[in-house]
Amino acid sequence: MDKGDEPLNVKREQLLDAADRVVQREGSAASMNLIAAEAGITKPILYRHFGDKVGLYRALADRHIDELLGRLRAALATRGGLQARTRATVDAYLTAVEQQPQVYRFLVERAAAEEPDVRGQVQGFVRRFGDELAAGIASEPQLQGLEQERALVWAHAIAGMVQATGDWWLDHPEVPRAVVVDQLTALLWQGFTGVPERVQQ
Amino acid sequence: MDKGDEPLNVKREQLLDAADRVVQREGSAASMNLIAAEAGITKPILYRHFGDKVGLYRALADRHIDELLGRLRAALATRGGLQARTRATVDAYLTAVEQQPQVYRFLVERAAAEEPDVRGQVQGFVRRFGDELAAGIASEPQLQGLEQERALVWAHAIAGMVQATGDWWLDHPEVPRAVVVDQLTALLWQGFTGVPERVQQ
DNA sequence: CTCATGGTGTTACCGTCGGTAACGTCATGT
DNA sequence: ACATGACGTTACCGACGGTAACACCATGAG
Repeated sequence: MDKGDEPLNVKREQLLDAADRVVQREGSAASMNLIAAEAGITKPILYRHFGDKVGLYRALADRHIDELLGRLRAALATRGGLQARTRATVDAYLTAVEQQPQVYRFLVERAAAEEPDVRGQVQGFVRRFGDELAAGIASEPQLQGLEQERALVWAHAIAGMVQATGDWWLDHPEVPRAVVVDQLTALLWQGFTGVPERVQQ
Repeated sequence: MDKGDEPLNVKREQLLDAADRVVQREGSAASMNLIAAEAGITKPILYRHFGDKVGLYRALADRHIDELLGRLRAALATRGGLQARTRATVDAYLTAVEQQPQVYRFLVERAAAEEPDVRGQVQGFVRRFGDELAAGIASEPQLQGLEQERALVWAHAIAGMVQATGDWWLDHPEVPRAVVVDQLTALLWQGFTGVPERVQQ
C-alpha cells in the first residue's frame, strides 16, 4: 500500500519538508499549528493530507527510517567477515545519531512514544530495525546454528542495545564515536568472555 | 535530598496511590483531572503537592524505580558466578515486566519520554539502571580489566538491550520467559563467539 | 478571646493543543 | 456550462496542563 501517485505527493512532500524543519528547530514542541504555519498554510490542510497527528508523524518518521535503514542494510551487506560488518553497522547507526541528533531523538522518542495506544502498528524505529536485523541474522552463513526464536530475541536485544547506547552517547559527546563503536562491537562479539584483554582498537 | 517529613507525606502517599491506580487502569490516558478525581479531590491540590505534571510523574516513577532497582540490585548481589548473577538480574527484570506490564510501560515510556526538555534530570528508568549497572560492573572482581569508560558504555548497552527485549517480549508473550532469559544471558556472556552450539538451557 | 498561620479544599478561569465543520476559490475535463 | 476535486480559509469544539482567588477549618501564641 501507499504506492506513490505522482502529482498528489508533490504537496505532501513540501508539507513533510516543513514539518521536518519544525521538528529540527523546535524539537518536541512541534505542534500541528507550528508545522502548518511553517508550511505557509493552516491546520485543516495538514489534516486532510495526513489524517491526524500520528499520521503526519508516521509519514515523517518513515522518510528518515527508510533512509537510515537503508544505510544500516548497506553496512550490514559490505564485504568482510561478520565482525567487520557488525562494526560497520554499529558505526553507521552512531554516525546517524551524531549527524542528526534532533531527527534521531524524534525517531526514537516521539515516533515511538507518541502512539502507545495504536501499539503494533508502527512500532517505532528501533522495533523495525530489530525485525530487519532478525532477518539478517537468520540468513547469516556464520550463524546458521541459530534457531529462529533466538535470532528474533537477539535482534531486538542488539537493536535496543545500540539504541540505548546512542541515547546515552547523545549526553556524553566527549567519548569519541570510534571508542563507543569498538566497545559495542567487543561486547556483541565476545560478551563477557573476552573481557580482561583490552580492545584492540 | 527529599528526605521524608512524617506528617506531610501521608497525604502525598495517598495521592500517589490514586495516581498509581489511574495509571494502572487508564494507561497513558492518565490525566491530572482523572488522577485528582480518583483521589477524591480537584486539580489544584495535586499541583500544590507535586508542582506540575512531570513532578507527579517523577514521584510516581521513583517509587517503582526504587523498588525495581532494589530487586535488580539484589539479583546482582546473589551468591554464585558472574554468569549466574547475570542471569538472575535479567530474570528479575523480565519478571517485573511480566508482573506489571502497565507499570513497566509507564516507567520506560511515559517517565522517560514525558520530559524531553528537562533532559539530564530524571533520565528515565533505563538510564538509572544503566548508571547503577556501570558501578556494579566496575566493581566486579572478574571484570577488573575493564577501563571505566568501557564499563559505562557496556552498562548502558546492556540496560538498553534488556529493556528493548522486554518491550518486544510484551508483544510476544508466547515466548516463555526462561527462553528469553537464556538467550539474553547467552548473548551477553559469549556474544557471537559462542553461537553455533545450542544454548544449554 | 483574638488572630495569624498553614494545610485542605473549592470554583472559575487561561492559553494551547488536537481535531473538525462549514464555507469559499480555482483549475480541470466532460 | 457545469461537476469534480484539490487547495484554502475562519471559527469553533472538548480536553488538557496550569493558575488565581477565595473559603474553610485546625492549631497555637499574644
